[in-house]
Amino acid sequence: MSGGRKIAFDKQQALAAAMHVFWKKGFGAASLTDLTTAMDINKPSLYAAFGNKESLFIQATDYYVAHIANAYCQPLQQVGVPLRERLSAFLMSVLAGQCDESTPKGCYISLCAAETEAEATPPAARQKIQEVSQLSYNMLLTLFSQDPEAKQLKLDTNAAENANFLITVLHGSASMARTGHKHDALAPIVMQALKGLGI
Amino acid sequence: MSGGRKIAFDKQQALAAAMHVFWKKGFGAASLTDLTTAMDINKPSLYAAFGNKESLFIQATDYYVAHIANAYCQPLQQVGVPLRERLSAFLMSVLAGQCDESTPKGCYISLCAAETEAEATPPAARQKIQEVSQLSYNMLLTLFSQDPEAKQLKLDTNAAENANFLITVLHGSASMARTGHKHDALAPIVMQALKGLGI
DNA sequence: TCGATTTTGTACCGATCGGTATGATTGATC
DNA sequence: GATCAATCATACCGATCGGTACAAAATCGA
Repeated sequence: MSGGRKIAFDKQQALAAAMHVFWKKGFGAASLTDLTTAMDINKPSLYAAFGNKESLFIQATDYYVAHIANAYCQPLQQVGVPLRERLSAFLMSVLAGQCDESTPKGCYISLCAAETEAEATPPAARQKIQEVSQLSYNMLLTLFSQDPEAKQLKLDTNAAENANFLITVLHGSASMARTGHKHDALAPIVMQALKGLGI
Repeated sequence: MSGGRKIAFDKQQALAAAMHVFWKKGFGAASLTDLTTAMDINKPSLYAAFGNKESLFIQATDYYVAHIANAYCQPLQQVGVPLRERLSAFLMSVLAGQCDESTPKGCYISLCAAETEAEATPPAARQKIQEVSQLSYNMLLTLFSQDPEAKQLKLDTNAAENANFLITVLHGSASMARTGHKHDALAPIVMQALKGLGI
């Protein structure tokens, strides 16, 4: 209730900085020194505001979904736009994020999910990544199985397979972007994926 | 020259064990405890036989190329087999390796390459991974640009793009396999990639 | 201005990291 | 069987890991 020293940093800003660190290094390789340096706070402040490293990771992941991944999906929601253009805009939107020079290369989720299998990630963090991974799949699955134009193109008969195919290509482009491949080189490759769908 | 105590372990066998650890954890997350336990030797023996962790990693990576990756490429070399079947067999061969229950899930190279960008990997190890990554690309590039049947199918005009497209899909399937997707679910997805090539 | 309360910076905790010094142990040669 | 060389197991090194105790600093209500 009553007074006390005021917090000297913006929590959302600190969370964004933590997200960038996890995006670049994954969970395990991101040290508290990396995090506190990027967030420009001390360890006690970090623990008071975010709990511990695992809890910070979960909050940073939610921040990523809300501020980064969510924006990728906007092109899919647009009404009155042909399916092919919506999918194409979606793919290019994700690719742009993977290759953006102002953020770490590749995909936050793809990187942290791969790390999960090394058995060094604590369970709650693992579950969060798994849960977030499902989001994009579910969205594409719903699209392929319910969108009228998708039904018309018979994309609903193999909805799960089509969704997983796009997800796979995007994981692939994330891996390529991570290792230095440029946006201009990857764009035609990602577009070839639509040919794989038959559209 | 003259006598001395005989080495009590098989170097190739130990190297195979080390490869499995790096395949599962990557370079940074593989601790010396992980390595010595899997290799069933002590730290001094490891350092006497392989130098240090980085040198061991380079030798384990060479072992992976010689014993695992090389086998993936055999289907491409077969003469008298249609290009589409050679490529299909190659893709399925890689996928089988990514999903093999007796080895870590995913792709050794893809995992370690992603880790490289976190700036925690020492330079020689990074260079080795980069060098090995080139191998599969160069092989596919040569195939698309020089194989008579590829030329006939006009795949040589976009040889680099076609090679990178397959590499991208394989990185994607590696990521999917890593996170638990099964071989039977991924097989049709990888096969869709051939449709992306137009064959 | 005076407590009461909260955040801050520093210094520290046990555990683990990659890597090594040191003897005991082994085996081949003479 | 004595000697010598190489490998073995143990115990240790400084540095860093995630996490915390503690006191100084800062802000409130009174």
